[in-house]
Amino acid sequence: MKYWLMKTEPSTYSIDDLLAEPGQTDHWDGVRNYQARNFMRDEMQPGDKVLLYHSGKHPAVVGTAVVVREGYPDHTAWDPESDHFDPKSRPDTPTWYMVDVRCETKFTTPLPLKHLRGLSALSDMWLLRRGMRLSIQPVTAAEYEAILSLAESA
DNA sequence: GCCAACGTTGGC
DNA sequence: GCCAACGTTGGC
Repeated sequence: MKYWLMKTEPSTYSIDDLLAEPGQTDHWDGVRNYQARNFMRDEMQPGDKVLLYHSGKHPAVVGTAVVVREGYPDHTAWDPESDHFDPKSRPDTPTWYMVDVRCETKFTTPLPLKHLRGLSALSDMWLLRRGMRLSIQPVTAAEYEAILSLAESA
């Protein structure tokens, strides 16, 4: 089982939007970065655990989710009406992929990014690296557990 | 609003 | 294949 962090801009799509879906489950569409695509297409599996992260005005880890469907083509890429339309992606040769995730927990208090900095348990976390913009990031089991502990004690 | 860090585009 | 220009992300 692997662990991940998935970023979202809450004014576009927040943890509350995910919770509002039937079964608290939705597809994670719109990722248009090849490295992030590769993680979803090639590595993410049902059962993998996910930290949900809000970027923007109040950057914070806000809850957890679980992957419930492995990577499959992101159909929004070939929808001309979609904000994420990409004419290079074709149904027979899809460029972009997504997974389905189910929200597991929403933290009672978001765990702000600034509270994570400087913690030795998280010193190697991708999220805290300078200039790290990748929207799908691998997380270690130890980092995942550390985040959960912080969330519970917050 | 600023700006650093990246990714992409396109001329050559 | 190189690299300058440009657009985007996202923290501050």
